[in-house]
Amino acid sequence: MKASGGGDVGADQHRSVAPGTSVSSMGLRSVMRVRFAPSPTGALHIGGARTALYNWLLAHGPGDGPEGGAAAGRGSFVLRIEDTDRERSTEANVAQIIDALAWLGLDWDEGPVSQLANTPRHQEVLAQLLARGQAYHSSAGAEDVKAFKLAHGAECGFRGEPEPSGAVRLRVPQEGETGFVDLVRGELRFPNASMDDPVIARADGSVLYNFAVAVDDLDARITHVVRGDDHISNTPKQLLVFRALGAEPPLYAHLPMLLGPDGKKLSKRHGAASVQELRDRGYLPEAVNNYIALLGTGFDPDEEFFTMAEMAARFRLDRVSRSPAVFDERKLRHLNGQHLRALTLDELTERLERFTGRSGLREAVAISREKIQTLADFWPLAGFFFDGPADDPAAFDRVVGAAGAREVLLQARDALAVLEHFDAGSIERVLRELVDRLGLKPGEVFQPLRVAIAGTTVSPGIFESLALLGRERSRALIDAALARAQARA
RNA sequence: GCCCCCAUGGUCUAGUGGUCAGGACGCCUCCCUUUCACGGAGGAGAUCGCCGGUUCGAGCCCGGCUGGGGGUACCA
Repeated sequence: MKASGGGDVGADQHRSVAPGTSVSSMGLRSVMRVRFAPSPTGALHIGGARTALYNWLLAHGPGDGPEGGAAAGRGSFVLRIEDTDRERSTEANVAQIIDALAWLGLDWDEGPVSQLANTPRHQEVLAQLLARGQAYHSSAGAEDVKAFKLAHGAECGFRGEPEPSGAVRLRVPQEGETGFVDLVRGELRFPNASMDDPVIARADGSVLYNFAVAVDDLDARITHVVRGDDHISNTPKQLLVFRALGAEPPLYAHLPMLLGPDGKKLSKRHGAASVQELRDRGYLPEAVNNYIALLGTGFDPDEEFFTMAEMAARFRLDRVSRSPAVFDERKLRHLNGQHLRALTLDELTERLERFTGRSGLREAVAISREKIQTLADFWPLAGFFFDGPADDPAAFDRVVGAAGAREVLLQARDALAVLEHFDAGSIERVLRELVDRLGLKPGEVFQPLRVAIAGTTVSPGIFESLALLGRERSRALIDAALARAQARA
């Protein structure tokens, strides 16, 4: 493998920016250490799942060093729960997120670590910044900041005066700008003068997100921070923390948002927004991963079906789209069908049995797999093999009640009765002979039979279905349909 | 208000100065055919957000505008 994107990225890092600018300029690293750091304030939705996936792909990919992963070894994926928001974080949400990641197969190498558990270290670093005068206590609240802006201009960042107590604010330099080279967007700069001194700890001493993240990423020796673009404006604040500590910051990459079909930010009110919902709707984790990976980057000009290994081998941050993408469940369905059919019969059967809670599905799966796109499509199509014909009176009256249909069923029953071997091939032969003998169109014979055994107009192939039901059940079902037709006539 | 990000068919994308802007989903037609699918062959659908500029030549480079979006919390 030859040197790829990683080398270019490294070069970009050293592109000169304006004087007085603090730019993250970490050199090449051979082993990537990435992290996924969700806050447990809700279910893991597909936007978060994609962020986790991209991080996972990076850790399992060829690496960003000149020699790629072969020389550097695989990267590490750290799972950190950002639970510093004590009001909204819940254990149930943590469990839900872990469950979703596990289902997707996005396994982590370290963690889950609780950000809250790192409190002693946060306090230590906070005290250090305070002692050095890089941070200061301030009782200024939102109103004070507003008043400050009114007096100094809206584009002027808030600067407070040190006080004996109160919340802790980080001192932002008045000069220069804080910038970095975003791995997906390129160079981003923020004028220091317009940035408020951010609050990094509450008056009670508990630390806030932007401070805790920087400390944790530093301690965990994270090399690449890949997260949603709603964090872009947080990045300079975190960079300033690294700078105050005299530490080298990681590289950053911000992913575009995922939107609902209405073009609005994805939320609970959009049908299948959470990973669990997708699972319940019968989607396969490999299809979900494949689909959400595609929402944001292309792996190949004319191929879209990929396994996790293929995606990991090809994924590149500098190929990630900069614009938000709309989640389209129809395309997920299509891809799911592809992945479904790529599974071995045994594997598909196992998943279907887990999904439906039923067993002994193998033969039915074998004759249904071409006709379904999700696991949820199976039972409506093949449930009649196990629970008897579906209840669809309209279809029954229309097809079995049609002129001549009863005669056809009678003839078919008798033809089937004398078959030596009740297998699909034999059944097809004898039924096609019947079609010829009666001078009918194939559908005029097959549809009444289908409705007789399945109860509805949709089922797997009629010959295979009859064969699977077996001679006795097929005959009983046809007789029952005949009797029912008689009763309704 | 202020700081910042984004912009290729309905949707996801390819395209990185020079073939009729390529592929996929969806849609339509046809083939296969026993329903539904799968598979195969076609088709409709894009003034590459707008206006300027650079250039012999711009979807690709630059500027402005418009329209979306994010942040602006003692949330994450």
